Amino acid sequence: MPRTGLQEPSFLVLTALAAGPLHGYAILKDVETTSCGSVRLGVGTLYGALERLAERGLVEVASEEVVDSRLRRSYRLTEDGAGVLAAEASRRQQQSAAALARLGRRGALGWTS
Amino acid sequence: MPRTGLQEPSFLVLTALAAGPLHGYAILKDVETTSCGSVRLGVGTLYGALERLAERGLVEVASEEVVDSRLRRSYRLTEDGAGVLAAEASRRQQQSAAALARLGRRGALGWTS
DNA sequence: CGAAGATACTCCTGTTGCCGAAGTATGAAC
DNA sequence: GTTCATACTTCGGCAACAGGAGTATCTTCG
Repeated sequence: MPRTGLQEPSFLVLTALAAGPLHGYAILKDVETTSCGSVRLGVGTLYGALERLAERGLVEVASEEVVDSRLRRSYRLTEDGAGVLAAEASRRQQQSAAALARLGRRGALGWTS
Repeated sequence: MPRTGLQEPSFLVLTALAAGPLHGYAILKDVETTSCGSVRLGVGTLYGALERLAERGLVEVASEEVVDSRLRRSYRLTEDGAGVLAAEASRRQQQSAAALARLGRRGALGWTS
């Protein structure tokens, strides 16, 4: 998979949006929450990823509202985005299964020995 | 997950070695085979990754032999490496499951609509 | 025989997607 | 008034590739 595929931050952003439209900070929160605090994207990373994903047509702006004098821009996953996310998730699933299978066959998952 | 985690190429290299010691080109072959030809690592990528993984103590040189006047260096996964691979595989498994679950709940996996 | 391809590792330049942080601005809390 | 949280903008730096060329030997083929 070339680097033009999805890196983890982008993958997680798409996953967050798969549940419905969210604005920037809500995406950050979602990613952190669903990873039980183990993954925290920086805002630079988030907006950089959103821009690239938007350029690729995988996400689009759902709405822009002014809340408390602050612009709040929500994003939504496009159909293309959903397709790419599904494909990537499957790929990662397969790769993970392969790794775990081999580790199991190895008789050591890194903590039994 | 900080960038000091595993990117895909490194992850796949560790997976290849989880099955037993292999030399460079055999790793390339393994990665390509297990991905059904969809992932082909370049030699620059491979040896770069091997070097970094070795520096981190996740792999080590298993043997160096001269075959047909050619140096053949085999690498093996260390116990630490197996542990890191297991953890990473689990992480990716979870993330994939989460993404697929949300897509399912969304009623569209990108190809039903 | 010479050329091309396969095997095996070395080395290097260029690119990409973050990573981290600083900036701007407003409202809320202390 | 100060600090913190919310919300987006912007940017320099860098790690991990990605791609490819180089060196060298053996095998295969014309």
